[in-house]
Amino acid sequence: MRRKVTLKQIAKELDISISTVSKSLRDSHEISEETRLKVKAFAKLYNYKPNNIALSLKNKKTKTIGIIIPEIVHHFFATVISGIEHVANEFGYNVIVTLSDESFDKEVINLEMLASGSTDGFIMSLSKETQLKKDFHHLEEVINQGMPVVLFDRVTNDVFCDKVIIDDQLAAYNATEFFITNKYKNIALITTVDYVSVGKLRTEGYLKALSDYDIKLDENLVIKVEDIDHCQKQIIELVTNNAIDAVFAVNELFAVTAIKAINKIGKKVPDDIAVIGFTDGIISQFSTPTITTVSQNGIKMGQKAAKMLIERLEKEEDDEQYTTEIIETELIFRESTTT
Amino acid sequence: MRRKVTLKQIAKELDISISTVSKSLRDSHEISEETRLKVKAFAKLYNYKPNNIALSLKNKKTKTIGIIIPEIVHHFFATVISGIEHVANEFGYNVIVTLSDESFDKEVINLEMLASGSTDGFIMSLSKETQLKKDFHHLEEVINQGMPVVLFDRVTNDVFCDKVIIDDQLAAYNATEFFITNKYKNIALITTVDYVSVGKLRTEGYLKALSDYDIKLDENLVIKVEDIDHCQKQIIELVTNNAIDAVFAVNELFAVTAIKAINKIGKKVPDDIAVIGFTDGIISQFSTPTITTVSQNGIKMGQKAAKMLIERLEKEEDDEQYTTEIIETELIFRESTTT
DNA sequence: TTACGCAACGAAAACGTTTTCGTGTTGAAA
DNA sequence: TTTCAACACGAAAACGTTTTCGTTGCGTAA
Repeated sequence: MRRKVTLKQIAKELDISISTVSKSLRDSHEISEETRLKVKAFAKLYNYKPNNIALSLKNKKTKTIGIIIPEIVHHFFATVISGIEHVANEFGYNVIVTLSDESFDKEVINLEMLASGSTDGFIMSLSKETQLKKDFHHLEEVINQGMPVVLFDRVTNDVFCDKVIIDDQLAAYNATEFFITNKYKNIALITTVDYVSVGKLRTEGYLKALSDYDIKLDENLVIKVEDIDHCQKQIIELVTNNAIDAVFAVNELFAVTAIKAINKIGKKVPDDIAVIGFTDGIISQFSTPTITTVSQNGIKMGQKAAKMLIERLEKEEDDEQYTTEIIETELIFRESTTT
Repeated sequence: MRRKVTLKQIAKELDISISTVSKSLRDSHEISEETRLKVKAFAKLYNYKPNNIALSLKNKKTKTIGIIIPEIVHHFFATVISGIEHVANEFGYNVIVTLSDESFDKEVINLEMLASGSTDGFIMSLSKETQLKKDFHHLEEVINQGMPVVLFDRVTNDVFCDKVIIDDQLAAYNATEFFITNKYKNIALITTVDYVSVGKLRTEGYLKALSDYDIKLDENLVIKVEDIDHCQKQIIELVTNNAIDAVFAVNELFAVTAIKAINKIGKKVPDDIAVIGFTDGIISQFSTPTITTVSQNGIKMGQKAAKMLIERLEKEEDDEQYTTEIIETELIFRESTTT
């Protein structure tokens, strides 16, 4: 077993000082060509690579980005990580990923863990519990210590930092408007409970569209799902008890569950009831029928978030000008709607 | 902005030595209770947290696991990461994720990057290109340096290390056998090119089942897909030109594409043609019809891989006994088959 | 008084780098 | 011969810890 070789070992072996070795490898003009070449040859032979940890300690830079997200087994979050990772890599950064599992405590623990020197900054999406508690002390703490944070998707107005989001409200408005202008009259909404920030915004977009087109809200057509794993019953009741001709769902799962429920009661998508979902993930692309959806480009969000973070990391003076970037969404038309 | 506080600063502030501060915080009996309490109070007030980087350098342990996978936007890999992350967290480790994008070069670069001090060990799944080139020097290099590596799913016999896999051949055998014993006669196989290790093994399982049941192989019923993004044409040809009554696909995408192709030519799944896929992901669960599939528990694979790696990291003497763990698979019956 | 033991603390090394600031040797100019 | 610059290199600090090994000062036993 050939252990990793250090400057000290090379120095000893060649009977020169550590400084000389270091300078040789960094092509310092202080060192004679003879010595330089000798050291380089030796280093190459023993496959010398500078120790990242030592460099981090010296430079007070880890070249590492911390990602904290609610979960990873989720197409959207996976795409965001992908976007972040590629940009990070391009700029010589690594990413270290931790999961909050939608828990406030885990979010805090992971944040503090990584904030103790492991990363230069953070890219995060808030856990449900954090959004519910509205407790952001942990974020303020790290920001106060000078570590940049970029929030994406599930953000909050209560903390000042860079953010990257989509215009959830507008996207939902557009989807609802599409239904309205295509003569759909009874448009149901399947959404989340209000403390989920994006769910709330999408609900607002739906309501605003109805209001703008002078359509009276029928409360029976709106259901707010608490437990995503047991939404089926609620959705089946919705489609059976109401004469609806369109469904807007705030995520893929709700959309596909609605389609299955509609099939179950003997109606057809899109002929009897049209469906639009949110997030262009695997389900929307491969379910039968494929689902018309609001695309929410996770890759782009990740890329943008990474760029914003790195830009802030690489300029020394910290300006307090935070920006909120909005990623474009679009309606992707598929088989679950007709035009 | 309150920068992070160090031992040195506390020492200066309290006019005592760094050693005393350190010892106080670690509850050394060498220090008087008075001093200890004073230091602890001060440290708490200023929210002192030991710097991970400094600890890593001193202890020569990073408490970090490197994960290198071909891609992350892929349900199976996401579940594996999830499994790894949770076990890692439980044992006080962080995970740092990099993607090879199926490229040999990126795999090598990322590996070398992380091997330079950033992580204590690796959990990897090989890129396609690496499997094609059969070049594993980079792996041997890090293993030789004393860094443990655990390979999962896409592994190779050419490198000696711990591995965690499923019995791809057996799983494919069982799926094929299910078709055979249920009177299906013309069973098609949609698989990958042979250099993808798991694809090859699954193909072998299919062939073995046919052979064991004295069914002659019809070469026309086997297609090997090179480019996963353009498999559609090939698959449509398969189902139109052959009188098949069953399809075994070595992944979800092939399975769902087959179903769509079958629908397109006016036949029904499962009544006219039954379909079994591989990997119990989102597609299998939510497509219409839902797809009978070989479950490949990514969470468990990740957990097991993490446990194996950590166990090896935590015991000092390195034994050379490598083990290959096999995760159980099972057929999950859904709507794409009848019994 | 001397010796000794103990309690409480500090100095310094070590982990692996980079970089600043010497320092000694050479050769050439004055 | 003296002086000085250029050259080539080394010593040491610094990053933030932990830990070993002193080193005090004091009380107590001989």
